[in-house]
Amino acid sequence: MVERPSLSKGELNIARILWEAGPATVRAVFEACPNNPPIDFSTVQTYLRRLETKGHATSKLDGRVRVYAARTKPKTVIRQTVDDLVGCLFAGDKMPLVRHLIEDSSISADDLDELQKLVKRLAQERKEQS
Amino acid sequence: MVERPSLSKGELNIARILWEAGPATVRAVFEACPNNPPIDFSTVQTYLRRLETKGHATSKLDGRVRVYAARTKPKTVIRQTVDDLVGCLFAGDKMPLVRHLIEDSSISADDLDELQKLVKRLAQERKEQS
DNA sequence: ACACTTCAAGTACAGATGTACGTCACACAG
DNA sequence: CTGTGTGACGTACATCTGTACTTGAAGTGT
Repeated sequence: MVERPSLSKGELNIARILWEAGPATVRAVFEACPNNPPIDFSTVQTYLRRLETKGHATSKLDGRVRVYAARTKPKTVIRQTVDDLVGCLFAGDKMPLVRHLIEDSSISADDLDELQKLVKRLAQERKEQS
Repeated sequence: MVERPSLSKGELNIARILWEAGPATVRAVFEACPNNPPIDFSTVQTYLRRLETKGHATSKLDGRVRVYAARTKPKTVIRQTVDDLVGCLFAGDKMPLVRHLIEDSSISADDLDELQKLVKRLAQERKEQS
């Protein structure tokens, strides 16, 4: 369980793209960036370098290009980041965030549907387990 | 709809305390801070000042002490902050966060129960509305 | 009236972050 | 073999953040 420094917004964006893409060159990540707002190639490069510095990615030169690969799993980083936010915003209690997401933020009918199934399934599993 | 700069983690913590406490002096906010890790009185002061600079709080001198009051509603800030995070972490799609919260992050039986009711109620409301 | 406490207000300052430029090496088109 | 594009790598730099000290005024106990 190595403690890794947490990621900033910009870094998270790049990390996410890297997770989605799998091992990728700077260019590949750069191309996968939405150009809204436009971002510079070398900015992406910097972010990837910092991700590596922070232990969240590795890289190796493949011929002339450097290929980056994620080193931490999305789940881990997501958990840490979300916990962090929940800490700041709700003093650590997750339920308010859940409520916000399904009540205040407009949720589509489909998503609500899926959610209902998910909750039902979880409740079922709980029952069986006890 | 004034665009206000988003808040950092430290600022969010203080903002939350200010929301909970209602108009409060620096000292009141300071006392309401968990002392883990310990934080300095003047650090709280600085955060409050920054909150005001960013337009999220107002203050006035009441005799010799300055009283701060939130100027933005929790809901607004929460929405913005969460949207922001969802943007970075899930490219704007909220459902993965919801799933994370109820699947990957351990949710208590009680909360699951409450959630189930909430979802049911929402689904019901939807039906009636259409 | 003097020491002590409490604040406001200004200032400080290192580290993180967002964003990018410059330089140099290599590779391919002509 | 020379110009043009691409990339690595180092560097830059303003701003934001976290954290706090300092100074000076104002109030309080004795």
